[in-house]
Amino acid sequence: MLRASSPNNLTHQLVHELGKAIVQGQFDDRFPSEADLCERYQISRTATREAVKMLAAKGLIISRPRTGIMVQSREQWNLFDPDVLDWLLKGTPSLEMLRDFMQLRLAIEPQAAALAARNAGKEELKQLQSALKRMADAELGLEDSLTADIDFHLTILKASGNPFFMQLRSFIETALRVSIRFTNYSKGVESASVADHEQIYQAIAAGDAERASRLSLQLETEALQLIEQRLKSHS
Amino acid sequence: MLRASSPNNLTHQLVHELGKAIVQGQFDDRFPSEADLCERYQISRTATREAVKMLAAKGLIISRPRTGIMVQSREQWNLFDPDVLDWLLKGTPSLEMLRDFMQLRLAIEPQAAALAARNAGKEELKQLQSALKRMADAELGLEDSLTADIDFHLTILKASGNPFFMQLRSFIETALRVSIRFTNYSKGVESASVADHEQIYQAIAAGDAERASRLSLQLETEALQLIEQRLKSHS
DNA sequence: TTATTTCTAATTGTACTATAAATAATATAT
DNA sequence: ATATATTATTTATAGTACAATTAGAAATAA
Repeated sequence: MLRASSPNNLTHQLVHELGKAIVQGQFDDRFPSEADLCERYQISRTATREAVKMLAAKGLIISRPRTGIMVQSREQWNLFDPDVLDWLLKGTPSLEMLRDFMQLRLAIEPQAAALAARNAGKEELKQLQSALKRMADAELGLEDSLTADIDFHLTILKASGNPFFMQLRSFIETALRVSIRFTNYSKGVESASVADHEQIYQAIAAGDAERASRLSLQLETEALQLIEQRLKSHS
Repeated sequence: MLRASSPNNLTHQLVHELGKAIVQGQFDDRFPSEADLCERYQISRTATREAVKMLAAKGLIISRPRTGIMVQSREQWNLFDPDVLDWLLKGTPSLEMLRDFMQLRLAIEPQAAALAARNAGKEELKQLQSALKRMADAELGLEDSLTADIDFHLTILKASGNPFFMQLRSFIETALRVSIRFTNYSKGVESASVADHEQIYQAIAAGDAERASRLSLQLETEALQLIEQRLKSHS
């Protein structure tokens, strides 16, 4: 039973409630009707229908007269929708999913770094420096390591100057947040990582697209290989 | 004034109407209120609100009590939503946008090809062959060249076995559809293209990830360079 | 004046009712 | 069996009423 609280109104609450349940596979493929949802959550049909429409807009469900509401096949889900990603993350992401995340990062980030080397402005270079500093500080326990790491990668996307790359920031952020559940950011790994990130920054600042791309590829490849090794040993 | 027609009901019609208008920048940043929309389109508040919720779910607008409805900044738009891409395409896509599309394809497709070389099943290899054949037939005017081309690229995404890559199919499809407005698929270009695609298929079928990736990268790089040349000469 | 608080009005949020439209499933007729 | 009509279920649309939120105006206090 839901209660209103702005700006998370009833509709939004229901969207999140149902969205999470859907991506976690709590409905095999059948779905309650509007009437059932009203009953179950004790809210009006108005609010219910609006939530249903929002989930339909994200590709999670489809509703038709007489047929009712159905969960769409996974291929229809807008996986790059920040909410959908968030719901996927809130489940217990598998190592397989982390690999899938990493494979896409491996495609995106080297190219983004190359573009950043060509397009980054002074402001973005400053932001990259700031993120690096915070990563270094994190080793001393003064800062949040994950947040700084995320900022570094997101700033590269931003610096690419390409709106489609920028749009992937929530994807990259989610991928990094998933990562931390599997890697434990040990001191040694972190310092190596800061040095690696520093090098990428240098390449971008120097406008060396090829080098920025290569270093980024290297960083991501290592992370991916670690995951694939673990996947192998687990199977 | 809108009239109902299933399955494109009033709500969906209004979503498309407004969505298109928004991405084309027809509202500087202010937006009509619910009441205004009801008035303008002569439909009930129920249908109007549902449309507003769907557009909000796609990140295009945000609505708050008293403030009303505002167009979100471009960064908030879910650019990988098939509808949003479609609306962007229905406007007059600029050469700059095509470049942005191509830059992302350049990141995605070589990696997808590499994964496909490792993961493609018999079914997908067959589909790739079929698409190739249709591309060849298209040279004789027997088939639609664009559709076959699109199918080839989408099948590679599918064969990658990675749901995030698969999810990008509407993006790739849109990018290819935009391309055709700028390249005129001359006979000579087409045959070269079929041969290039054939080579990529061979690499994937042979399980040679490195080669598939390299060939794909080459194909896309050439296309991108063509666009960047034209951008330069136009400026 | 300037800052703080209170009030007001505009806009979305929620609930409820009533009816229309779409359509899957069933029954009927040929 | 095959086509056709009926029925019942579910969403779609409209309309009304009122609640909740909140930006901006007005009043008040310092």
